[in-house]
Amino acid sequence: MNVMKNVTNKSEPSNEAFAERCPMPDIARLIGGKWKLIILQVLIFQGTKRFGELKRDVDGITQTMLTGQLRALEEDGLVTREVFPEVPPRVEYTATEKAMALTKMFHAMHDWWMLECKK
Amino acid sequence: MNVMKNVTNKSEPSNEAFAERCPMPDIARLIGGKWKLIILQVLIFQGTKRFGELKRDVDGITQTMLTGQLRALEEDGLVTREVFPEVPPRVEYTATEKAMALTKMFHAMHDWWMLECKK
DNA sequence: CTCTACAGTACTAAATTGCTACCAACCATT
DNA sequence: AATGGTTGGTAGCAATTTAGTACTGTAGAG
Repeated sequence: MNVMKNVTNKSEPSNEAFAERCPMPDIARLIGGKWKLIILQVLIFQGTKRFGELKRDVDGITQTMLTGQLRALEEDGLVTREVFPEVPPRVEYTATEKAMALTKMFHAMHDWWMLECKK
Repeated sequence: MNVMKNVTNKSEPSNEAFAERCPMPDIARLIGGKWKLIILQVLIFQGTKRFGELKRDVDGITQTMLTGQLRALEEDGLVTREVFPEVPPRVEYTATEKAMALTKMFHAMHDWWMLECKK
């Protein structure tokens, strides 16, 4: 058993190595879930937002979820959270450099959607 | 309000339009969830696999989940399912062209991981 | 004195995901 | 003939995530 399989895809020199070194579970922990990509997309492409704006932009999300997801993203260094000691309270969220580096991935996703799903 | 934000990213002409036309919720329905990206990664970069192989490759997944996710992927045209009428049963799963088109996105993800998360 | 705006928490309900056991069908071994 | 192994899959319940609703605190407007 375990005989070499004839993988038809020739695009990469070491597909198995790629799969091995690119730990999707870890990535999924960072940007997976139902809301994180949507939140990041807004912050990355539209810049800093305060909580209420974000809630309006991310369609359908509840306060509970938004708070929770933002805290998780903050903990993973993908967004920064700035609290202004005002009344009514103001809290601004900004995508970090680490998050901005996801831009290419978003574009790849976008291109895929346009080419493969819109047709 | 709504003053032009200084988004440092200059790669695209209209970031807001991008966000608008790239419906993450729809994309998330197709490739979101805890397992789909992992399953697709295996099928895309390692080629056709049968059920048991997939279960071994996708670390930690249960039969129930694997069956369900594969059925969902099949329904969305991302994998094909071929049943061989043998005993013991053999069922093979293959990434479709639509799924193979995600290769670039996987590489973008991979690059991001290497640059931003491995350091 | 009441109403509004804003970010957030507490608590409950619903949806997803995970776990264990079980099935069918044939083969090889006992 | 009976037993156990193999493979893809299902059923039923437990655990975890995600969703929904109500509520808080503060200051200014009316």
